[in-house]
Amino acid sequence: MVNAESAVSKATVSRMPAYLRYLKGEAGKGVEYVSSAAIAKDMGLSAVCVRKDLALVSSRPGKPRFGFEVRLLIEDIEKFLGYHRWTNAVIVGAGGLGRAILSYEGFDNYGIHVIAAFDNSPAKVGAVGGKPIYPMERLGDVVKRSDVKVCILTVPRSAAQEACDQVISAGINAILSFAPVHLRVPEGVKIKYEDLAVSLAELCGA
Amino acid sequence: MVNAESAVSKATVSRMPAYLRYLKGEAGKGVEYVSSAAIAKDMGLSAVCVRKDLALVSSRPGKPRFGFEVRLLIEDIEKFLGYHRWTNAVIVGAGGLGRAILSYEGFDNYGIHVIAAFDNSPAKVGAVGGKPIYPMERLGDVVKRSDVKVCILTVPRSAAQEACDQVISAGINAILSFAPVHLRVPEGVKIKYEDLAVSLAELCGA
DNA sequence: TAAGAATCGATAAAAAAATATCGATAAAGA
DNA sequence: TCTTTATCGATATTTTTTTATCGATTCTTA
Repeated sequence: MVNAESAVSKATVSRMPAYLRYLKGEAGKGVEYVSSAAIAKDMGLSAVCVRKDLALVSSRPGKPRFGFEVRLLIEDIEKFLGYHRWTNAVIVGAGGLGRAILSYEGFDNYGIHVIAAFDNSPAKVGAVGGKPIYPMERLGDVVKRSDVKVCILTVPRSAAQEACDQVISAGINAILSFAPVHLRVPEGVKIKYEDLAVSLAELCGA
Repeated sequence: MVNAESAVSKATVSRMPAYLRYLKGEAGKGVEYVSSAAIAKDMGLSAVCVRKDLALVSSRPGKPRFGFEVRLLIEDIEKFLGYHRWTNAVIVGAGGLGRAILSYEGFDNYGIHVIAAFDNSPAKVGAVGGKPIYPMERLGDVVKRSDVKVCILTVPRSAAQEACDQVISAGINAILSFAPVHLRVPEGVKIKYEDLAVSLAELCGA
């Protein structure tokens, strides 16, 4: 309630990327306007919820009888989420998953620049998809020179805590970990777990 | 409110995998008992929240002055989440990401069995990490024979909708998609998006 | 130009979730 | 044995989030 950003609920923020994905799909089909009811139906939400969410981020109100302007809404959401500011990221762990992510196509749309990968094993050093893979020793340098803010951790479970510590001491304080283990991090370091198995299990059970 | 399961809130359910990951870590270190306060501190939650969550799934109450028995709690959570029932899954799209997931180590702990991958391109057919990669034509057969319940979709963005349709017509009705596009699915089919870029962006912004 | 339909936004109500408080319990140590 | 301390579980409160309702707006069309 202190500033404008915290007035938007967490739940709303977490739905924004889904709106964005949906709206980009519609825009790609040439749709210019879309109503809250239509969005709600396609995305499995209530229309009221959609309206309330969009009202919080849209720079122009929706038009009665038409709905929201798709292109404008996309811009507003991207601005709201900060996707216009570029953030540099690196990958630590150049195994199968790390290399796959290194050549993943989707990051550029979200203001994220994956600039390189790092690995302990000299055998992995080289490049994939035009992006370099360096030995771990160079992590600190690259982080400082390129102002890297985020790390994607794709090392095996057993190496995760050690790699995590190295990443933090290199100056990174936001980590997205694919290793299915709880990592100990000092206060102030943000960590998020991307557990494929959990995602899948939720899907089965829900 | 009708049955026991729906009496547990969604928010609680969504925290369970995190508890599990944490508790397994503690168990690995030889810890036998853990208090709600300790869990809360390590995981960044409130102790009351932890107690309330655990009370809902634990078969035996926590002991005053000791806390909860780690091993028992792990069992209870796994039982609650249904990780003791095995579910068969397949991967559709055997590019870098698909192959990486095919050899991912973490699924077995969560009752998920990834049995094979499928791809349109004949060049991709073969095997990775002891698991077969079949041509798409065989998808229907395998789904029926092995009672496959879930599909992990790792095809490029442009092929996603078509692959999605094929998967559904093969009889699968739960999809975890890595393609950063909104997919149209008929009523009754569950879909979940695993957007790496979004996860990363949330981490930066939060 | 006026009636009608579809949609929005704002306010209000309901539901869900998180947090606080407090008595009860069981182990530890005097 | 008795007191102290750490911890739990239950009830109550507050906060957050979702859903419902309704008047206002604006385009369409007769």
